[in-house]
Amino acid sequence: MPNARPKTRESHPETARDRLIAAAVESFAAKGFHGTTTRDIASAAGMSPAALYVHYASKEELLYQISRSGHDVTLRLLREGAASSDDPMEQLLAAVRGFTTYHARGHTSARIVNYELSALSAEHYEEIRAIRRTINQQMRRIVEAGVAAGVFHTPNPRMTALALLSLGVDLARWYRDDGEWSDQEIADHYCELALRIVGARP
Amino acid sequence: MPNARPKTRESHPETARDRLIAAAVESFAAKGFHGTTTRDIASAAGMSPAALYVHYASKEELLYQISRSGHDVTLRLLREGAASSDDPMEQLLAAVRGFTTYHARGHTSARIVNYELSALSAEHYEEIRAIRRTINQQMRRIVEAGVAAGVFHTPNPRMTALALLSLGVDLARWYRDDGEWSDQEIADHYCELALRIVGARP
DNA sequence: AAGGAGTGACTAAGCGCTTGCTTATCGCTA
DNA sequence: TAGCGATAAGCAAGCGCTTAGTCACTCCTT
Repeated sequence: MPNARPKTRESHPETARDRLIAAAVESFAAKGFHGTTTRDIASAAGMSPAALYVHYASKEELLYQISRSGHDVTLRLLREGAASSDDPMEQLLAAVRGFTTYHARGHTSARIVNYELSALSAEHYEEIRAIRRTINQQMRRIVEAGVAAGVFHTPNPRMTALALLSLGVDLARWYRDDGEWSDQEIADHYCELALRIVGARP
Repeated sequence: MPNARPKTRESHPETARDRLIAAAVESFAAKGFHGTTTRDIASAAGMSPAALYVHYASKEELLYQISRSGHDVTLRLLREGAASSDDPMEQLLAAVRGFTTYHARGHTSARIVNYELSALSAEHYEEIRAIRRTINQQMRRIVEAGVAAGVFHTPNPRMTALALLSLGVDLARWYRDDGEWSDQEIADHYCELALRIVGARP
């Protein structure tokens, strides 16, 4: 069984669920959750309006799935960065590179992840907020570890960590696929900026 | 005539137009343009739904007025920063302090200014985009002037200017009025970060 | 034969905005 | 200064339309 699938089998290389998610990501990013109709999503996925409800219970569930998996990826990137080395500077560089690259390359879904929180249901919103707190914590720990080790120099590690996250998050807002820099170039530059921000070279 | 008024006289200290703008700012910031109904706005301003149209032609016009004046203020702050001194470092500090303070203290309207562009009409969107380009230019000029004068050190002034703007813009996203830092403290810290980012102390 | 994927027609609710009207306030005339 | 016409602000009601979501049904694969 070289290609085991979870429970049901589907013949298409891209499942209907995936196509709906992809269509929702594009629409939500371009026009916002409330600016997007279920017909926008369904027709972009090549289906009738009713087909959406075969696969998802509501428009909000689509948003939740997108938001949830985006946040999971983001947290994983930071954790992998922190676990990549014992040296805080290496940890910071790995975390910033992962975070930055994700927000540039995946700017479409990253916009939803960061700007559509208020459209989530109350329960989902709380769940996502908890992940976001963990994300902030993770970045803060890296900065604090560097300060404790004497390799970083900043008077306010907590605010500095937020500033580092801000750089990445806002990238999703202004990054364009046809822009003048690749996500690689941006990540390189942002790694340099991160070192300056934490005062790695006093 | 100790209190001359433009054309018509109104008895209220805060005009109906102003109350509608204030209500729209709150609603748009909290739920987005498309998530806000004209009834939300009108009732928050203490009026019937129809009264909105006595003062504004459409819901979009409210958004445009908010966006336009927010962008005008932002550009003015950067220009005042650039004009405040001949020393690029002083210019940078004044610009960053103004920009940061505005995005913290005025985070509610700043959210609309930065995140609701796609809800504008095509004509208004183009008009606003032009202002945004000028804003980017202004910050870039300050950084380039510093590099030319040999007091800043960065391999990519254009991207560095965008990063400086990103810090301020994203502040509007995460800043809370009841947060642990005042806008004053944040501005101080962000001025220090700005100096590090542009490499003012090599 | 069975069951999931997908559909067209539908509904109830809510949307932006308009209409027809009342009220309050002003400048002007007598 | 009393009364009048003009004008703008405001409201109750509601119009025409769009929305998210439903349902009875038909395909299609196994």
